[in-house]
Amino acid sequence: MLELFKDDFHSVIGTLYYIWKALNNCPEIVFLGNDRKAFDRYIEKLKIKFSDAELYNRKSEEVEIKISNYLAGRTPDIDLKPYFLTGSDFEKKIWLSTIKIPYGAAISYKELAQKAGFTRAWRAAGTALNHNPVMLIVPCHRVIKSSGEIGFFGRDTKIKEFLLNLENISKNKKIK
DNA sequence: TGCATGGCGCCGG
DNA sequence: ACCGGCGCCATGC
Repeated sequence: MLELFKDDFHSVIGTLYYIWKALNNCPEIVFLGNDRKAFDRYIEKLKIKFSDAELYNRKSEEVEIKISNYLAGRTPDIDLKPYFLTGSDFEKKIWLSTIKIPYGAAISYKELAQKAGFTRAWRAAGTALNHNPVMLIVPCHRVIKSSGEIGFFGRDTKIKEFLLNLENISKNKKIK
């Protein structure tokens, strides 16, 4: 049986909702996002896909502290692992390639697609990032347009700006 | 099945 | 530098 836990907490970028799974001592992140509706939708999706799953309300001190530290600029590496319960093979490959982008760096959607092995699928790569279930953990904010513009971030481009600024990534000079 | 829809890229005016 | 237009590809209905 699949046991999952959920909660939310306040952060400098607004309320963050999360779902996690206990693995020994270290939590794995199934969902992390700032959009309540996306959170609710994700839960519905899980219920359909995993009818045997149990979802409890439970806080993870570790998750909240690590994310808060990252958002405060104290620790570059959030040090939490994602656990993908949804997503196509394509999407997972895009997400996994995105994880490899180091703190403080940025690449274009096109470069990301190439890295993931889909040379011409840069547009689809953007769509896959829009479906990223774990913001910050899969650092989709480090993927920007080839032109140097920052591109989209769900509904909240402000958050992408905040994160790029936090990591000291300048908008018009992307770092390879 | 086909077709529209995207967090994009490139080129020409 | 700034558009518009067209091309690109995985998904969803």
